Amino acid sequence: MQLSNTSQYAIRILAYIADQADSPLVNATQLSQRLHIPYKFLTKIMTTLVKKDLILSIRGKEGGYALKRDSSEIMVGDILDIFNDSIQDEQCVLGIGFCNGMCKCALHDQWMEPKHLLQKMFRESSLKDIAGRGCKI
Amino acid sequence: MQLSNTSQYAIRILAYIADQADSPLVNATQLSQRLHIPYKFLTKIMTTLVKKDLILSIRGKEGGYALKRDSSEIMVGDILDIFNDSIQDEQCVLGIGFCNGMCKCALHDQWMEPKHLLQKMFRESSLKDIAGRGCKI
DNA sequence: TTCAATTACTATCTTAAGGTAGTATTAATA
DNA sequence: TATTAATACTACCTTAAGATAGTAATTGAA
Ligand code: SF4
Ligand code: SF4
Repeated sequence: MQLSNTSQYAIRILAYIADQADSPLVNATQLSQRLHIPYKFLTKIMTTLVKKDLILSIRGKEGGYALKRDSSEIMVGDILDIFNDSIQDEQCVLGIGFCNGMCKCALHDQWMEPKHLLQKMFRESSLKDIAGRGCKI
Repeated sequence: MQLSNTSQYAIRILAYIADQADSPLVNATQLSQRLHIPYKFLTKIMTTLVKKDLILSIRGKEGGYALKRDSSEIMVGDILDIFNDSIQDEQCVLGIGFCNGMCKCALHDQWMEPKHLLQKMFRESSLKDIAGRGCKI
């Protein structure tokens, strides 16, 4: 009952970059050191984020990374989607989920409310909302 | 954002046994076949449940498994606890969770409500609640 | 007392996530 | 143009969950 390591890293990376809005580019070495994420693993994640159009990368000397959109327009849900960590509408709490509406266990209806709250939270929270409070995650 | 395979299996196994209250013992072969859980993996899980005192086992011919307590007294949360799949009070949505109360991201407070709903649901739902509706999970 | 049916134990294999290593490519600047 | 600092690519290693295999221990019944 937890996000993958990779998703957690991605969120922290993006939040960090969002928070550095003054400095145009942030490089992998800095991200790795400040966020304590293994350098090589971090660059792998960055490449994914570049391909998914969340991050702009500049290669070569003086290069680095920047957000491709405004931090208020990148939602936590967008990040979770990339790493297959978001909550699907049909997803069963237990992960079993081949029960139909006709025949549901006692958890089925109880799961609706927290599920919708979580989906809404992920869908409506932007990087701007989780960064920029002076302390890093 | 999902329970482990093992937890899912354990819940389904226990719910199945709860549903067979008429037949005193259920054996591993039957459980494996009816629930489509690999036999050897299932017996490994059963041994854990026996050690954790949720299941009573009888070895030898005519042996099998039975619930050790009434199905209304075994909670889903008890099962999740065994396989380290329950939601801890201090657990952060993102799994990051080294932020203190002084300095919280926008998700921190929003997570409280769904978290409490889920914890309550797991704590208060028994095997009896999820089994015995005529259809198996 | 032997056999067959059952659970328990120990060791190993497989898979996917997480992580590492080395090299290629790119681009600013001396 | 050569150097250097950066990202990108490809391949591999590690770890833990998931799954399998073989054998031992237990027990009811022929
Ligand atoms: S009825 Fe229960 S097990 Fe089936 S999909 Fe709904 S929550 Fe999951
Ligand atoms: S502030 Fe945000 S990142 Fe930190 S523990 Fe709370 S929810 Fe998690």
